[in-house]
Amino acid sequence: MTGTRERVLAAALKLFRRRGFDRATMRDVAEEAGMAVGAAYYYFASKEAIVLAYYDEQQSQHARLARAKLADATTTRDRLGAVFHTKLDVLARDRKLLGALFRSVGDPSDPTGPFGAATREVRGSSIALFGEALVGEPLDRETRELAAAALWALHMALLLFFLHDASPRQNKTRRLVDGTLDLIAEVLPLGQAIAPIAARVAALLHEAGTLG
Amino acid sequence: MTGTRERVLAAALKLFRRRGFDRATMRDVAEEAGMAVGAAYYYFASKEAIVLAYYDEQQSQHARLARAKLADATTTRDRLGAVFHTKLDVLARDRKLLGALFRSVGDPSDPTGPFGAATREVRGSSIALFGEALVGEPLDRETRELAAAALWALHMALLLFFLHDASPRQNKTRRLVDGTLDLIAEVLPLGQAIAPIAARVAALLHEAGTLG
DNA sequence: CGTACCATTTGAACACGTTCAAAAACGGAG
DNA sequence: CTCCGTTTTTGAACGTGTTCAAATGGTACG
Repeated sequence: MTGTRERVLAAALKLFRRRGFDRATMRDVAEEAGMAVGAAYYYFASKEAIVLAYYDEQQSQHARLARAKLADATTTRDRLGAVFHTKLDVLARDRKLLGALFRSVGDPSDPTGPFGAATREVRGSSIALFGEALVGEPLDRETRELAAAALWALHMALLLFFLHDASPRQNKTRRLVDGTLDLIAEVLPLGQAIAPIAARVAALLHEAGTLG
Repeated sequence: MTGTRERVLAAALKLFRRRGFDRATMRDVAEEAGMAVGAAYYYFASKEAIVLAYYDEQQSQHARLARAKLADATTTRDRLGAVFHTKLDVLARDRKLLGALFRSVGDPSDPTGPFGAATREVRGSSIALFGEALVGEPLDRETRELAAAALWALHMALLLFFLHDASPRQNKTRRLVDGTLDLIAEVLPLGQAIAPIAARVAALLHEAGTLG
């Protein structure tokens, strides 16, 4: 009783993971799923759209895993670590897929990119998740949202590093994440001392954010 | 007496600028240059390789323009402004081309990406240029190089913003650049006060840098 | 001039993502 | 069961980037 759509998605992910996005053709995917190419296109507008479906799924998994760990974390540092590291856990097997998502990052006319319209909802969920890591910080709503968006942007940059990271099990990325979060955690409690600079950063982010 | 290679490059850039990278086909390019498709491929390994040639050219222009302005700038803030803004000046007409460069950013196996092997030389020149903006700062060689690389990374992020920026003449990006540089310029002279944090950032960047 | 050799150019052919008219399968009404 | 409209599936065909064997052009040497 599993639908055709699910068969396509499963076959595609299987081949994408094994061979990479480019080297698995839509004809291969259709054959693996036991149907003609046209049938796959009946359910997915494009090859890239299949990756978007994965993107959705991945986000749900990340939210689930992250919240489980967030419940046990007490410090902001631990909370940030939970959200960042579970993300890497979820994506660990799928670095080849991740690359396909970045492909349209530089094309404003393509809604499919990480900043595009087609990914708005997932992006919003992801940003919100980073916001949950900040529940312990005394921030007003607007500042919290800005900070969450900034953490999301940071995590995107780290993902870029992640998928270029050839070290075993991407240990370099893990250490980089920890180092970065340690730094953030140390700067945060400085509070009023860094308030003027924080305000400047916030103002910049705010104006920049009005782009999308 | 202009060679075939130049004719291809000129025709390609003309069409890429007018129609965008995707909507100009290699057949169009060859026709515009007055030859068969195969001839174009004799000089450029791929469509994307044409953009890399542009990337080279653009870097030379940027270096020339930036150095002209650097000569007149006295403060670090002005020097940074010179390097960042001349970059945008050079690319102002070519945002559509810029997007093609980002296409392979997420594919570690593609030497053609912004972090790839094929662009190492241009990337090095560009980083060095950002280093020249720091001549007024009392930094040892290693720290200067790290800072230059960090500025380069910042400029890449700003370019991403730039090519998504739909505001007239990309004024939003201009303001964002100025705001960011003001902030950097204000933080820099704090000197010893921020030394511990600066060292932490430097250590992170250093470890991260050993990736490529 | 003729011949051998290399650089250049040609255009048909290939593999790919994608489209679409037609065929098949389905499901409710009579 | 038959009919008819809808949903789903098929596979040939299109446009694209790219390849490559063959044709062409040029140059040095006898």
